[in-house]
Amino acid sequence: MKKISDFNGVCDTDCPVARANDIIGGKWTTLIIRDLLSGKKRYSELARSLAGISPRMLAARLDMLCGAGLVAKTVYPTVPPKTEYELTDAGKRIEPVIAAMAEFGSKLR
Amino acid sequence: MKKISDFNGVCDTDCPVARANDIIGGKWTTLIIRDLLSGKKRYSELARSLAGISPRMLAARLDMLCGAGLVAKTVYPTVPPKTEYELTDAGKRIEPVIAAMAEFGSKLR
DNA sequence: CAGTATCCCGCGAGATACTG
DNA sequence: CAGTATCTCGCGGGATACTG
Repeated sequence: MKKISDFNGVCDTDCPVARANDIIGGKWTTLIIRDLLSGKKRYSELARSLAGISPRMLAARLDMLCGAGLVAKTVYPTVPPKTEYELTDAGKRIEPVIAAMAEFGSKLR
Repeated sequence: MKKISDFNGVCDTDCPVARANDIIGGKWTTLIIRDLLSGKKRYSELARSLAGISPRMLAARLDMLCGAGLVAKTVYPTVPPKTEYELTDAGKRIEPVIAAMAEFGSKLR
């Protein structure tokens, strides 16, 4: 088990915590990941679950996550169209982060 | 052990993940917490470790964390002045989040 | 259904100078 | 040393309308 102090100190260029924050730091990213943790989801399912997100934002974050290799997108060229998003193996490594955040957040007054 | 799926679903009003994100979602917050995890720190120590942060930002984030009850501030009315910041018990509950982020971030290409 | 296309706005954040 | 005081700005993000 890695000690937290292993990650302490100056980290201007490449701190693991900073890099993680660059990915999941956005307003919606963690919520999208949370939704995808329970399995493959369609665009409209995510839009419904993430009440309040604009289509533009949802598309942008999903695009970023795909680009980072954390989410995979499958497009079915049917009419009407259907796309599905799911976490890649790399993306599933975010689960402990979300779980820890949920645990912390639930204890917040 | 809580299952991650317990945190899934619509969460417009009060999702634990969203609440945690509101706290640690900022650009510098996680890095400040990371530094404080190894113990009490002075303002200037933090400023040095967090290379690039402006005094205004550092003060603002520390103030927010104090307001949230996650960080405690001690001022020694000496000349020159000396202040120390440390995590409260509530603040220490963020450690698992930072640890998970570090773990995830270190595996990111 | 699954997005784009536009337009717009506020706030997070940076830079610099100054002070108790 | 430990901060404020100003000024500035980019971009994350929101709203709405439209389309393959």
